[in-house]
Amino acid sequence: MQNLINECTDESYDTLESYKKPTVMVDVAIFTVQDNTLKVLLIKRGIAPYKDAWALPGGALRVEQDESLEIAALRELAEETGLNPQTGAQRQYLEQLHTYGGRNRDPRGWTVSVAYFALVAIDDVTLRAGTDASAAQWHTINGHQVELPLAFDHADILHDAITRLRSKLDYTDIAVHLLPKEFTLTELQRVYEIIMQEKLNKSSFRQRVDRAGIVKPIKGRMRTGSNRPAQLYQFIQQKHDRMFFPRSIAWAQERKR
Amino acid sequence: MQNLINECTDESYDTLESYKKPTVMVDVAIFTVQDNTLKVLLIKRGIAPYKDAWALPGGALRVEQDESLEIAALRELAEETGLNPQTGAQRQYLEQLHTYGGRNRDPRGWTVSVAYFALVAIDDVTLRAGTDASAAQWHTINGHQVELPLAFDHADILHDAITRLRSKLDYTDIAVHLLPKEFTLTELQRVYEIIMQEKLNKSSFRQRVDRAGIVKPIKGRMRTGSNRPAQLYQFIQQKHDRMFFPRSIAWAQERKR
DNA sequence: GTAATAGTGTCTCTTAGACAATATGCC
DNA sequence: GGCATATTGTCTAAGAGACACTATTAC
Repeated sequence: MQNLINECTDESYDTLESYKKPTVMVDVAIFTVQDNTLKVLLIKRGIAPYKDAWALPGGALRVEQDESLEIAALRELAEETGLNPQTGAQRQYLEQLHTYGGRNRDPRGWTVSVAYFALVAIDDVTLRAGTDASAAQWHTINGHQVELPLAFDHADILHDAITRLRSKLDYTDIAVHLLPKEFTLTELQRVYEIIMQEKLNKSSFRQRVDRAGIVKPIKGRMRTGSNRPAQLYQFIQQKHDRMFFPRSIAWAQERKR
Repeated sequence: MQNLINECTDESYDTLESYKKPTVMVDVAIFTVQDNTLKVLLIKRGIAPYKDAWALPGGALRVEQDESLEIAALRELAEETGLNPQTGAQRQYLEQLHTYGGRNRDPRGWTVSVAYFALVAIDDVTLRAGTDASAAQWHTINGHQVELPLAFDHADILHDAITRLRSKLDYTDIAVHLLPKEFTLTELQRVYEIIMQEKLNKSSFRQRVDRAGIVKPIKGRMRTGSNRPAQLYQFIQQKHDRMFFPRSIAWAQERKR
C-alpha cells in the first residue's frame, strides 16, 4: 500500500488512504402486511445519539466480515427477522433503495448510509427476542410515514422506500413476497389494495395477473368458507421480477387528476 | 467522540469508530448523443492499479470538502465537462444509479462506490484539457458496453447505467437533457431511437409527447432546409421528471416476443 | 331458500401502431 | 413541377374500468 501512495504525485484523488473516510452504514426498511395493514419493522435505539428513538434496523458495515453490501443487508435482515437466506428458497425480497450521505445526517460526523428495502411474509418471521436495549416492533404505515418521529434521517429513507414500493407494485410482481406460499387471487388483490391505498377492479386485476403469468393454480387446493371455495395459487419464480403491465394500474387514477 | 465509544458496551455496532472503514468513491457515467450515437465519457487512468485502462470519471469522496454525495457527484461532473451547476439553469441531468460495494472490486481493499449517471447536451460540454496522466474522451456505446475493457467493475456499472437510461426513456422525459435548447420533434424522436435502438412510430411519438406536455413550440422559430420548415420546441421544466406514458414505448415490441 | 364470496362476460373508452394523405419549403 | 421532410388523419387491435351476471359453498 505504501508504494501506491508514493506512486501518487499530482493525481492525489487516486489513492485510497489520503482522505479521511466517512462511516458506512447499511440500513434496511423491512415491510410486511399484517391485519390488512402495511407495516415496517423498527428498532428502539439503546444508546445515544437518538437514544430511545425508533430507527430502521441497520448498523455500520463490517469490512472484515461482509463480502459485499448485499451480504451485509441480508445479514441485517436475517438478524432481525430470523429469515435465513441459506435455508431453502425463502420468498423474501431485498432490493437496494438509495444511498444517503452527508455531513449532517448524523451528529457524530460524515456518514454514508446504503439503504435497502425488503418484503417478508409475516408468518415467516420470528422477531428477535427484545431486550431492554433493543426492542424490534412492527409499526403501522400511514401515508408515507409512521406515527412516531424517527432517528437521523430515517423518516426520509422510509418515505422513499414506501414511494418505491408503491411504484414498483404498478409494474412488478413483488407483492407476492408478502403472501404465504399458498394464496387466493382475492388475497393477492387485497395486498395490492392495502399498499396502493385504492380499490382495484376485480376482472382487470385478474386478467393482468393471468397475462403476466406470475402465479399458477395449485390443482385441487381450495380455500373454503361459508361461500364458494376459492382456488389457491402459488408464485412462479421468474428470471426477471417484471410483471408486464402495458398500462399501469395507476393509469386511470392518474388520468382523472 | 471518546465518550461515545465508552458509552458503547455490548451494542458495539452503534459506534462509528469501532470498525475498520471502507473507502468511499463517487463515480459518474456521463452520457451524451453526438453524431447520432450514444456516448459515454471515460478517463484514462494515469496510475496503478489499472494504469492506462479506461474508467468512469470519479474518485474518493472528500469528507472535508463535500457536503453530501450529490454535491460530490456534481463536482465530478463539473470538473470533467465544464458544466457549472451554479451558473444558470443548465439542462444537465444527474441521478443516483446504484451503490457497489465489496471486498474484491478494488485490489487495494474494501471499497464502496456510489455511482451516478448524467445526461448532458454535447454543445454545453468543454472537456477538461487532457494531460498525459488523464485524458477524457467520449466513447461510443455498443449494446450495453463500450468496445474496450474498463477498470475495476466499471463495465458492470456502465451496463447498469445503460439499462436504467433505456428503461427510463420509456416513461420519462429525460432525453430532452441530451438536446440543445431548441429542437424539432423529429430531432427529439431521433434521440429516443438512437438510445432505444429501435424505430418509433412518428404519429404515436408526437401524440405522446404532446399529451405529456413536456415541450412547447417556440412561436415563429422554425428550422429550415430544402424541405418544409420544422417547428422548433423547447423543454418545459416539470416538477417531476415523469412523462406520463400509459402504454410504454416498448409495449408493442415486448408483445411481439 | 339466503348470505357471502368466487369467478366471468360485456360494453365503452382510450392508446399505440400501421400507413396513407397532405403541407411547405428549396431547387 | 419535383424532391425532401414536416405534420396530420384514419383505421384497427388491444388493455382497463365499470358493472352486471353466474357459480358454489355454508347455513
